[in-house]
Formats: sequence, C-alpha cells, structure tokens
Amino acid sequence: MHTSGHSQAPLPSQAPPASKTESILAAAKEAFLAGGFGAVSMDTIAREAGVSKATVYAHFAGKEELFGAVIGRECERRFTGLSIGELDPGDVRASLTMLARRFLELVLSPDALALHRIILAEVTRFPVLGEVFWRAGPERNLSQIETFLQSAAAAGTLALPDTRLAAEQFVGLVRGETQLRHLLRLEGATAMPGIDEIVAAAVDTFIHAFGVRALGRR
Amino acid sequence: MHTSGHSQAPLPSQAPPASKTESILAAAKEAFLAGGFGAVSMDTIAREAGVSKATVYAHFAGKEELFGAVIGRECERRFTGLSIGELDPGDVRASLTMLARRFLELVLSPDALALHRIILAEVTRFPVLGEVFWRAGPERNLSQIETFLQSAAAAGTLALPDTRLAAEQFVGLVRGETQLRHLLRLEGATAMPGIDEIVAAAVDTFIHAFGVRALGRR
DNA sequence: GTCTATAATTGGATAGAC
DNA sequence: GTCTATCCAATTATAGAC
Repeated sequence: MHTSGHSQAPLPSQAPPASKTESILAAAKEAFLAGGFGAVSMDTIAREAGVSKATVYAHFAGKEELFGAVIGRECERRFTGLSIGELDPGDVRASLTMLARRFLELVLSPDALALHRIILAEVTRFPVLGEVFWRAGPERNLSQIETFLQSAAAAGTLALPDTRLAAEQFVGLVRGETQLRHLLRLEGATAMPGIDEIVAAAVDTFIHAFGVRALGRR
Repeated sequence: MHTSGHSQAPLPSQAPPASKTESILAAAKEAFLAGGFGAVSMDTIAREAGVSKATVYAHFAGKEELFGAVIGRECERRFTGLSIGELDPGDVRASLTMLARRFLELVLSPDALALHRIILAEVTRFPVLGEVFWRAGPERNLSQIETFLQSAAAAGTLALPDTRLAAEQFVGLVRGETQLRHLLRLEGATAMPGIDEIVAAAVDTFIHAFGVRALGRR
C-alpha cells in the first residue's frame, strides 16, 4: 500500500507532483466549500490530500489558520484578470450588457455560490473574512462598473447624477432575486429565466432610467 | 442552588412561567442564530434554557429536529401581519416608497440578517430550509409588490410589460449592495447611506424607467 | 518533513432514579 | 416529565520513531 521504502523516488506516476502544501490547500478548499467550517474534520482533509494529519499540522498551525488561508486565497483568485479596457463608452447597451453578463455568470458559478455561503456563515466567528471578501469581490466589481459609468457620463451617453449610487443600482437590477434562488438551491433555479433574458431586461431598465433621449428606445 | 426539594412549588419568582418547550426553543433560537448549527452544543442550549439536557431530548428527538423547529418557526414569524391594502395605485411614489422602506427595514434587522446567514450556511445539509425560507419571505414579498404593480399598471400610472420581472427589479434596485454590507458586518455599514436616501433613489430610478410621462420628473 | 499511534477534550445521546 | 451521571463516538492536536 506504500509507494516507496528505499528512497524518495520522484516518479510522477499520474498525480501532479504538486507540493504537499498545495495538496493540502486543494483538499481543504474542496472540503470547506462543500461543507463549511464545522462539518469538516482535519482527518478528512488529510485523507483527501493524501498526507497524514501530522503533516497538515506541520504546514498550518491549526484548523482555523488553514481555513483562513483557503478562504483568503479563494477571495483573491476570484476577481483576477478582469479588465474593462474593451468597453466602448459610445455603445452603452453593449457595454452594460457585457458588464452585467460577466457579473451574473460570476456570482452564479458554483464556486462563487459556495464561497458566498461559507463566508456569510463564518463571518461572525472570523470577522476579518467580511472585509477580505468585500474588497476582493463586490468592491472591485462596483469600482469597475463605476469607472465605465463615469466615462459614459463624460461622453454624454448617460445622465447620471451619482455614478457610485448608479453602479449599485445597476448591480442590484441585474441580480434581482436570481442569486438568492441559486444560493437557496431552489429546484429549477437554473432553468427559470435565462441569464440572457435577465441581463437584457436589466440593461433595458437602466437605459430607460438614465439614458439620453436617443437611447431610450430600443 | 436548588429551588425546591419537597414539592414542585410553582413560584413565578421573576422569569415568566413559560413552558419548558418555549424556554428550550427560545434558548435554541438565540444560540443558533448567533453561532450557527455546528458551533452550538446541546449542553449550551440546555444550560441557557435552564433545564437539563435530558429534558431537551424529551421534547425534541435530536439536535437536527430542534434546529429545524427553530428555523421553521422564525421563517413563519417574519412576514406576518403585513397587509398592503393601504396602498394607493394613484400615488405611485408614495406607495413604492412605503414598499421599499418596509422591505429594507425588514432585511436589515439583526434577526433577519442572522436568519439569512444561517439558512444559507445550512441549506446544503438541510435542503428543505431553502424552500421554507423562500416561500415565507422573498416569495411573499415579491407577490405583494407584484400585486401593487398590477394595480398601478391597470390604473395607467405605470407602464409595465412584465409585472413579475418588474417586481424583481424593484427589489434588486432597493437592495443594491446594502444588504450584503450588513451581512458581511462591514464597519460603518449602518452609517454609510441612510435607508431614506437609498429608498428615495431606488423609487426615483424605478419611476424614471417605468413611469408614465406625468410622473417621470420629480 | 513525514508517518503511526495516541492523548485529551468535546459533544450527541441515553439509563435509571424520582 | 425531569434530573444526575454516564456512555460512546468523533475530533483537535501532539509525541516519538524514521
């Protein structure tokens, strides 16, 4: 049942020769995101990572530190590589549609839903998680949307008295109760209204409210 | 330290002579809403309720049943006694303001935030909670809003192609990221923008998007 | 660093007296 | 129905060999 007894043969049979730390973090991520903090044991994590429990404690001081490392990592990994340079302030509808679609696809992804659930669940015990998540996700998203709205306002294609407020309203308009239905795992939540329809309707409403005359009609 | 040794003297010293069942449910509610399912022990609940652990098990089959009873009870207790008969389809702004204000005050209340957190946390382990919560809260709220929107559309004060969709957009518009900031317990979340400002802005945007000509300007 | 084996504590649930 | 005292399983964390 053992792989070697004479030397540390680095034979990469099939599993990637990732470091033990990476194996532990990967196993912990999957377990925590699936079951939360309390429902997961260090034994499970060690077994899934293919190491002994003592090894886990050699890399992380305890369960709480491991949990914090996993969550902080996931928060950072979420909103990376998302640039908005390709947006055209002249084509408001296309730009808003892209922003809305990207937002909705992100928050409805299984990993994001699981992360959302677990952070809300543990923010009382680990208050720092709230700040970490907010800064890594919603705050960055709002900033990007507001940046576009400012350029559109400057270009005269949108009439916005308060771009920060408008960005929040846009996010809320797109989200509606869709994210909540998915967070609650309601049956048929994935089939109810398609992402395309929700996005199109939200963009339409936003443009009706803030678009200049020429854009108000589609 | 004991109250009696010779007979069950029913002296109501100070604590209300509520039934043991009520004491247990009250203690369990406070503990579960504060710490979630995993972080609370039956010992704690029994101690806070002022009874022995065996008594808890005499009233509830186990921890999971007690948890389900507490959560189901809270879900039902939330949206009771809320009628919308006093809304005037002719005064759209006043009616929407009242609906929005009621919604926001409800979802930002400490109990509602705690309930929201714990249900999302445990919906994976107890899938029925998602359905129970949705039906008791968001679904009823959407229905009430849609009912008003239909009357307003019939009165010709709002131009709505899809009242159900419009109701969802209205809820999202009011919520924005405010509820999330409170769920994450971000410092200063309570002071950021006041409820009145958020409500007024959301109603304004909604009327700009869907109001008939005479109502479009404020 | 990594493993096996184990210590030490906690927590869900129950037995039996009253 | 209620209590005290206890059982038993699971869990976090560590000791000691290699």
